[in-house]
Amino acid sequence: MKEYSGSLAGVPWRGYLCERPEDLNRFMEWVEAQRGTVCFDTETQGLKIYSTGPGFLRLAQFGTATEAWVIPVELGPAFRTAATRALRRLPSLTGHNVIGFDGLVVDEHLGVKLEEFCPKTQDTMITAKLLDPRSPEAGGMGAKLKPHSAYFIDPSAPDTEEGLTEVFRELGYTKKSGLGWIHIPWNHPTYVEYAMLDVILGSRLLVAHMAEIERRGVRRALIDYEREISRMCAIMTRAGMYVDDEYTATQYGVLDAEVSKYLAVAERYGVTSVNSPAQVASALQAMGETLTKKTKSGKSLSVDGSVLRRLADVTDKWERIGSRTPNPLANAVLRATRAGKWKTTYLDTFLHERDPRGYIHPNIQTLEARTGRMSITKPAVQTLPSGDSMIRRCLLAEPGHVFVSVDFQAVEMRVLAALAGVKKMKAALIAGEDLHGYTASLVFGPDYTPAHRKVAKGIGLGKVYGGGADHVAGQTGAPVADVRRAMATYDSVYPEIKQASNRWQREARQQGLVTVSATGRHLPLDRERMYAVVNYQCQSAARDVLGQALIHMDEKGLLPFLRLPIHDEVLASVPRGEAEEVAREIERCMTFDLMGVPIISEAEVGGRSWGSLYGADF
DNA sequence: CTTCTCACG
DNA sequence: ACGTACGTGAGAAGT
Repeated sequence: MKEYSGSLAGVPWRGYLCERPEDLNRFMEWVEAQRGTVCFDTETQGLKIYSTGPGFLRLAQFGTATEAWVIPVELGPAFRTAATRALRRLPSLTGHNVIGFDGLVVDEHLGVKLEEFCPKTQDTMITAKLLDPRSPEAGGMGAKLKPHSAYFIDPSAPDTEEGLTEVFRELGYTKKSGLGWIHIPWNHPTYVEYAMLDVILGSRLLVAHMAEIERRGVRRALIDYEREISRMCAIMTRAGMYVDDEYTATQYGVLDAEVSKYLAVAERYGVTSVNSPAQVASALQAMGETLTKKTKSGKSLSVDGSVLRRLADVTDKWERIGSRTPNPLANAVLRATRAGKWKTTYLDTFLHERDPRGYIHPNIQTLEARTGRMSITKPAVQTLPSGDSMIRRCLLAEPGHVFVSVDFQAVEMRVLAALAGVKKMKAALIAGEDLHGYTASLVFGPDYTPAHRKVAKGIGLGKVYGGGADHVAGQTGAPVADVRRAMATYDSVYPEIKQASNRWQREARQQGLVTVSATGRHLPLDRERMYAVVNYQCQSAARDVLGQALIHMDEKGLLPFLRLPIHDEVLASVPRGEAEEVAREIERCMTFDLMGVPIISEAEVGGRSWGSLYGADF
């Protein structure tokens, strides 16, 4: 046994590194004596839980506010058994991102399943996000352990992540290679000390977060609710999705050929890098085109898709417009960049993220956006192209299964109607009217045209996003003056939207620029964009409508079928013979009343590939 | 690291 | 006083 000690915020701590099997006896005695919440953390060979061999889990750490134990699982079966038994015996656990990462690690590498682990585990990532959901870039604290330790425990607490990176550098490993996490000796003093500090800090952080949540009046029920969401999403990550490698390789070749073909065309016009906006802009000007649109920063001429499509005379669905002679360079740049992006961003990631069984395990961050929305990375399966089935066809349901996708119908508009109490909108939704058609009839009269309906829909979306007439006009193609007039009528028909916006803004100012969502989330606003409160309220409540639906699905035993949450949709892998029945059950879980407004959903049953739901045959 | 672009809801 | 499109992840180029 090697002993460590130190002090945080003036309170001393002691740490114990179990070096020999006999050291584990004292650890197990300590485990048996624990009655309170113990912080758990792991050190691993990186982040690829499913693609690394049995040596992936290196250290398992357990700690209270003043005491830490490090179990080097890699030393052999006795250590492994001790860590496993501790996880099973300890009555209450906590940790930082412990459900989304360490829980998956012990599920896969120690056989302590998420179903057993999660119900007794708190996660300080959740409390951190409930206190401030903003990233550092957005002016928040972020959710990393370091800023939280510094703010809530001890400003001089070491940055263990940064500190280890430094140690790795001294040992000759670059940060990017990740080799430090694999090769640093299990008993390296800094590695061990920081492993201990992480659980001591994590243990103290839970107490500090709970006190702060109480102090600020953040709704406590959100903590347990978010833990359930986090557990369900971890179970979806564990299930993963199968990659059709044969099909993926074929499409890789198709896209490669497309890239080569159009790179050659671009080169004829002097463009050697189609991803260089500066090169593309000057080459287009040399061909006699006039560019007027500026980029967001105003520093350069924009050559984004909308500009290039106009020059190439194609719509966003590649249909000829017929308003001019297509510019061949614009066409080549569009085609080459799209094919290149699809190849590298999607196909490459599918192949690289695959585990030995051929499955990807998308990482679901359950509280990532500042509105509480989820995000998914590695791969970013929320953002696969939807206008073409090519990319989604790479992903398959389980053998013998088909994909079922269930969408909420216009959920953000319904949430707006509910939260803002928009009388006529609510009445129309209760009556089962086509909302945008109904709005068009109010704004343009009973003889409204499809173009009128499109404008009405655009204005509705503009209200949810806080957009103005210029943007709605740009999106719908209607003249700005017409849109302006229609928006004025819209406001008089649905006056409660503006009233709610004013009320939310006033209340947010009283709360220190924080708006409280319908479910009790505290969402900080930016002083110069207070109008965004309407969007924050709608987006955040819509996220919780999905969260509530997920809870319904778990209660009905549907969780094993679920694969992904996608904002207003869930994707499920279901045995072919039960697909229709399960689709209807998921629909029911996604159907309920929100403050007098019906929230409804619609299921689609596809084939084995995800692409089958996007126009492909299988 | 920032800027630009593009994929999604 | 007035009006403001919202939220993400990811890759390539260039500083």
